[in-house]
Order: sequence, then structure tokens, then C-alpha cells
Amino acid sequence: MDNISIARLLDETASLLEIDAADPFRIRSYRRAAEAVEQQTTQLVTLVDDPKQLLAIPGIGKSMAANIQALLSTGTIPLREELLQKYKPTMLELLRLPGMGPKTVALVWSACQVSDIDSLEAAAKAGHLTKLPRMGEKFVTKLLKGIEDHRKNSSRFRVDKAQYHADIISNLIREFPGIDEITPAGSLRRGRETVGDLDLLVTGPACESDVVSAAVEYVAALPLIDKLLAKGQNKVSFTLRNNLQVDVRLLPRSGYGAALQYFTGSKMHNVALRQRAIKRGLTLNEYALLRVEDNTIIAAASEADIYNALDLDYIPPEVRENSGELEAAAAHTLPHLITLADIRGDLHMHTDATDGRDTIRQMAEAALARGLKYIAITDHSKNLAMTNGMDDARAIDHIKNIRKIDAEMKGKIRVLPGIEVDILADGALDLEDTTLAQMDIVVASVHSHFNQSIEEMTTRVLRALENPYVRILGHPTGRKVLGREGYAINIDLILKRVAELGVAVEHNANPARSDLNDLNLRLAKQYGCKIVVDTDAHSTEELDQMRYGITQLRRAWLTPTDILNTKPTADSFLQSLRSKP
DNA sequence: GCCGTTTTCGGCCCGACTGTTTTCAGTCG
Repeated sequence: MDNISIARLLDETASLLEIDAADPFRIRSYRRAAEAVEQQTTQLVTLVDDPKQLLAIPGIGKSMAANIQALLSTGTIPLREELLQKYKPTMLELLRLPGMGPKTVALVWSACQVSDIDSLEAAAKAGHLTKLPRMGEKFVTKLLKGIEDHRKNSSRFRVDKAQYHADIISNLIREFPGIDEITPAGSLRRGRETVGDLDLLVTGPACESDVVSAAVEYVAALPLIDKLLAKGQNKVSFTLRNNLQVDVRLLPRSGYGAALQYFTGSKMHNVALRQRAIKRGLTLNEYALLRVEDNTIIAAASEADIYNALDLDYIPPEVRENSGELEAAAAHTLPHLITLADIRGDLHMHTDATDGRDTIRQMAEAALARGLKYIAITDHSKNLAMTNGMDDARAIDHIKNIRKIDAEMKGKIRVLPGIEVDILADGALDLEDTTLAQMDIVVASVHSHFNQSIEEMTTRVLRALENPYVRILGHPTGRKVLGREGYAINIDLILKRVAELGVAVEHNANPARSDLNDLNLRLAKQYGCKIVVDTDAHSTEELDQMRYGITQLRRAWLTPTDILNTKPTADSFLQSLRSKP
């Protein structure tokens, strides 16, 4: 069992305890333990014989260490089993619906024996819920909408989770002798925000057709497989414990490019590409690009060969959606898409002063190690009390600490003082202008939206933008990739105003948080908005999530000049922002 | 359930916002 699975089970136990109305602090200790386990770089399964190392992890005490050992040896923990006698596992899914917290889940269970989404929907539609305390028409409407959204998304996995599993599986497969290359294809390679299943393409001498069976057997016996679905000549399909389906294809080097092209998609891109081939008397399939008349192979080993043989420039996977990329590749006008290496600064991150894990110095050094030239420390303001958000006095004090680290970094990397302020329901910010005036970067973000109407929400953000100290609009749509949808907002209006005022709009790179989708990114470019991409990192590791933001920018066809934090220095970046009053 | 002591028990993240209320419980970040 890997760390992520352990973390998930601990987290589920916490949720069950919540439904059971257990001691909140006990619940939190399970959540904290889950987080701690998830952040471990070494797999706990390797430490199981040495409880001392488990206990060395902050948040893991005697009982939790015993829980982890039980998980590793039996796959579950006694407390979890006990709770599952009282409650159904499907109730955990109910918690993912908006407005459904532990109390409400417990209520519908005790009052209507509702324990899963289908029966909750039925009860809602039959009007049974409005008879319960604190549940009116509005709640039911919101709930039904939430169920609909949930169904749309729940079968897909967030890109970073899929990438994590792809990396683990790839590392295991790579241990087999004669494997050279493993590439995730499909929507993961195209950089979609969510992934339905994982397609891993593998090649190397061990994948040649006369010897491939040994490698197939090896893959089919991987320890992390939950259910083996199929085992063919060169393909193994299985699911992981989290239900993610994985298809591993072992392919000879000679046809690797054709397979990569075929399985990367998208479907629409491939259809258009095959039509182009047919016009040229060629046919394209998953094995090769062939001449129709005599089946001669024209190209197969690399994707570039195939595109070039069709008189196209190489098309990066992120833009393979049949939305103009074939025409552009034919005309040699594909833009030079932005890459991770173009990014010079990260303008949104947190430290242990609020809800981050690491210190200002650790963040600065980690950013430096990642090649960045400047960062902004933007901890939370007081309204986010739960994060230990800072009031005016603390925020001003924090600037001193940031400047001190900035000086200590001796110009190797600039560390800019900033703050992430909360936009209140009336559009006001929760700190004084005199405080904001001392910050280089003020990120204004909405943190509570609930059921404000589109008009209210839009007005709220527009009002906040009028504050002259706001330099970046943080997570403008509040959109989450999975689960609860973001707030309803007139993004069109917001982006227009952002462009007029010279405020920058944030593209939040962290898939777990919120961001602009590629459509809105294109809109932002069209309106001439200044765009920054940042990680909103809460730990040094999260700085690595910049890669997911870049992929989204590439999907929107954006180039280095479209993004503000490709500016080479902190000064040139600050100059390109809305000027301070 | 963890942690750190003042070493064996008390503290641990709290305020805005909503719906259904007529004073507040529950959700969310």
C-alpha cells in the first residue's frame, strides 16, 4: 500500500468520525496524520519494521503509528471497520456534495435512511427532505444542481493525481530490463485538467514482439494492481485501489511514434489527421502511416516523422484538439508555446506565518533551486481566521521578515513582500489601504462565495478591483477542477475591467485549487489582460505545480509574451503591473 | 489523537456567510 492510499484511508476515517460526531480534535488529528503521510517522500511500507521512524513524523503518535501498521498489514484499521458497521461507505461520497457536511449526512441517514447519492436525489425529488429541519426549497435546488455537477466530474481524476500514479507505475515498469521509454498518452499528455483513465505507452528492446510476453507478465504482476482487467499480447489493463483504470501498451520501437500519436488523441484531432492522410493517398492507424496502394510504411517511429510526412510541423500534444492547429501547422504558423523554463517568478505563495508549511527562507531557497528570479510572499489576511490570517499589524510586521530574507538572498533571488487579501461580500478588502500601500504585490481573492447571485458576485469583484492597491486578481472564477463548482460570475465583464485597470489576472497553477480554464485564458488574451501564472504554494514541493499551469497556458495557445511573469527581473515585472498610486 | 510540558493533563484554527430562522446551526475556507 502506497502513502497516498494510506492517507486516503486515514482521511476517510476522519470523515466517518465527523459523521459520528466524534471529538473534533480527534478528527483533526486523523486529518493531520493523513496530510503528513501524503507529504512523506519515502514510502511508509519501507519503514513498517521501524516504528521509531513513523513516530518521528510530526502528527504521528503512538496510536496513529499502530493504525498505519494495521493498514499496512491488514489493509484497514479497527476504528474504520467499527464505524463502517454503523455507517455506509457511500456516505463519504455524500460529503463531497455542496452543502452536505457531516451533520447533514448524519441527519438524512437517521431520518430517511439515505446513504448514497441516488437515494438522496430520489428523496429530494420526492420532497422528503424539506420536511427535515433546516432544509428548505433553496437547499434542495442547490443540492440537485450539486448532484448533477458531481456526476459530471466524479468519474474523472484530477491531472496531478493521475500524473502521480503514472510516475509510480512508470518507475516500477522501468525496473524491468530492456525498457527505454514510458510515456503517458491520452488526456494526461494533452494536459487536460482531468483524466478518465491512464494510457501508458512503453517501448524498448523488451517490447519487441518476439520477447514481449515476459514484460507483459511482469506488468500484469505489479503489486499495486487491484483488479487485473485484461492481459493481451502486448497490452495489460488493470485498475488501482482508487478505481483509476490503467492501460499499459508495450510496443516495438519501430512503431512507437504512430502509437503515441494515435493514443494521445484527441479523437477529433486524429479524425482530421486521418482525413488529411487519405487526401494524400495515405492511411494512418495506430501502427504506422502507410501508402494505401502498396502498404509501404511512410512513417512510424516518431510523431515528428508522421506529422512531417503529412506536410505539417510537429504539433505539441496540448493543442491537438482540432481547433485550428492542423491549419497552423500546415502554414508553419504554430506559435512558440510557453514552457516552464520561460517562467521567472512566482507571485503567490504562503508560509508558516499563516497556513503554509515552510518558512519564508525555505520558500525562497526552493524557488531559487527551481531557477526562479523573484517570488512574492502573499500570506492570508485576517478574514481567513482559520489559516491564522494576519491583521494589519501582523501584516506590516511580516514585511520586515520578508525584506530581511530578501536581503539575505543577496540578489540571487528577489523576495517581494505581498499579501492575499479577502474580498468581502460588499467588495471591500479586509485590510487597511495604508497596509496594502506597503506591499509590492496585493492579490485580492474571494474566499467565501456561497450562494451569491452572478450579479452580486460580479459586482463584488468589480468593486474590489477599484481599490488602487490591488495588483493581481486572485483565482478569478474560484473554479475547482473537481467537486464543487466555482462561483457563478460574469467573467467576461471582469476580464474587460481587469484589462482596463491594468490589474493582472491570476492563473492558478495548482490543480487542487482554482484557475481559469483555457477558454477564459484565451478570452483574457483577447481582451489584453495581463496574465500571471502562479502556484499559490503552501509548501516548497507545491512550487513544482507550476508545470500544470504551464500546460493549461499551452492549451490556450499562449506564448511567453502573453504572460507577465516571464519578465526577467523583479523590477521589470513590477513595472509591467498596474502602477502603485 | 497529538503534543509538550508547567510531566500526565489541557490546549489544539476561527470568522463570514447562508438558510431557515425569529436567534442559530451548519458549511466553508
